[in-house]
Amino acid sequence: MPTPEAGTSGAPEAQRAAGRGRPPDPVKHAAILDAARRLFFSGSIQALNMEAVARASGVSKVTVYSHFGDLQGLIRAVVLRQRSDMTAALDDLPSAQCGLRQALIDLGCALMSFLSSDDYVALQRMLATLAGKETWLGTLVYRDGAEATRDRLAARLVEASARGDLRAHDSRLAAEQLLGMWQGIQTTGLLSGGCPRPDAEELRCRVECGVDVLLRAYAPE
Amino acid sequence: MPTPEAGTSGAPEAQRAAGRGRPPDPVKHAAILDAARRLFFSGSIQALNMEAVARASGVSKVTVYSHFGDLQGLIRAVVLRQRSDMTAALDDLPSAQCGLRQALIDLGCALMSFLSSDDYVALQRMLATLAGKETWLGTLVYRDGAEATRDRLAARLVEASARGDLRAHDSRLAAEQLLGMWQGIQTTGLLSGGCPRPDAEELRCRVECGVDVLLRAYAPE
DNA sequence: TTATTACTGTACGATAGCGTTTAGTAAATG
DNA sequence: CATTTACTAAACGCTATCGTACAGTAATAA
Repeated sequence: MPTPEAGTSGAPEAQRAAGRGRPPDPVKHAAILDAARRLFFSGSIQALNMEAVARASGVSKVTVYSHFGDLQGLIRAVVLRQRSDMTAALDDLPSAQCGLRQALIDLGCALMSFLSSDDYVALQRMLATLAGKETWLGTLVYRDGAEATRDRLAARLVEASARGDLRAHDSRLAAEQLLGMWQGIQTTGLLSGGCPRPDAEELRCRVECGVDVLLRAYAPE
Repeated sequence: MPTPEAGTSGAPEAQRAAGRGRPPDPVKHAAILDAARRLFFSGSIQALNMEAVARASGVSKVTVYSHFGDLQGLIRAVVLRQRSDMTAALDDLPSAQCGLRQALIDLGCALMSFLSSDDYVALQRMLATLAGKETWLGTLVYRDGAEATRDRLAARLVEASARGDLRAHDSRLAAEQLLGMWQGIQTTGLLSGGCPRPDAEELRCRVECGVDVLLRAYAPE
């Protein structure tokens, strides 16, 4: 299973070396992808089918096929696009430096509001649904999402540790613990539809308490 | 949305007041449910369809319909059965009393090995897939699963707090933090197929480190 | 202009799955 | 016995969706 280019919004077809005839219309390409994304995230994966996509994007069905090959290719493209949006959002996480505690809290709040968003939840549901069929998609998103976030957080903890704000510790583990405390059982609940989306207040509280537990547990001796 | 009896393996049909004619065969009922469960957990939800269930359980398709009404009813029955298995497993969690730390570790190990099991992961995937269609299923499993576990764990923390082993704290929050630390980003990874199933060693380490962080953070002053 | 490619709209073939029907057999009660 | 209900096997109708074919139009390069 080669992760094909592991790249951008992905036009597996429609890249005819920019040669002779009429060039493919990038506007249509985007319209299809957008419509697919909308349908994809507007409920179940059932909602995403070729005819509906064609209708919603104001494009002929044949065009959809010629741009994305088949349904699987379209789904792949949607997931990859969502993944790149996601990594972009994670890159935009705040990196203020006004004290370790506040920095962690800011980061946690931004992250948790992202993790509670409908888009993220929908993406996770899709991956859960696709797991077993297109494993590499899940792997990809997991690496660029959860693992990358953990490692980025871990890097901050290492810095803090070097500054003497924290005792020596396994920072990847600690980062994961912090992420876990922030999420608690909420991610599970959101995913299965068992619990409602928390408000900002609730999130802030979770984040602060998690940070405080971590800081106390890893406080320099 | 009345959660119908919220009960056992559920025979919505096939309960004709035990009257006149030939009685329904409970063996077939169980066979259908088992086959459905097998198919349900052997990959995607796609694998669970009426014809396959009938074939796999060695029963006529009509019998499946007469026992479970329709496909939705069958899915419901399977999820409810899995839920009752799950709550049973959670009831069997160890409750040894040889010190708070060891008790938490034992509980954590048992719980994590359950949360990493194929059955649990498959169930979560199903709920994620069904979310938006049969919300109440997700709610049910979430209440009896995650929330119940959190509350049970919280009860132990309250006891420990009363004994003076921990400082005063919000025990539900603390329980959730501990659960979160145990899981880290692993549950996410397992669900999306992004990370492999961890071995017992790995789990034990996670559990112990989580317990230690919690005990240190909430240590009596 | 001509060749080439993109796009449209409609229609088609194929498959899969749901749920029902029918005709007949099997097991229970009165 | 007769009646009632459960079960089987095969077939049917229905709908949804995938993916393709065809005939025609639009845009671009040589």
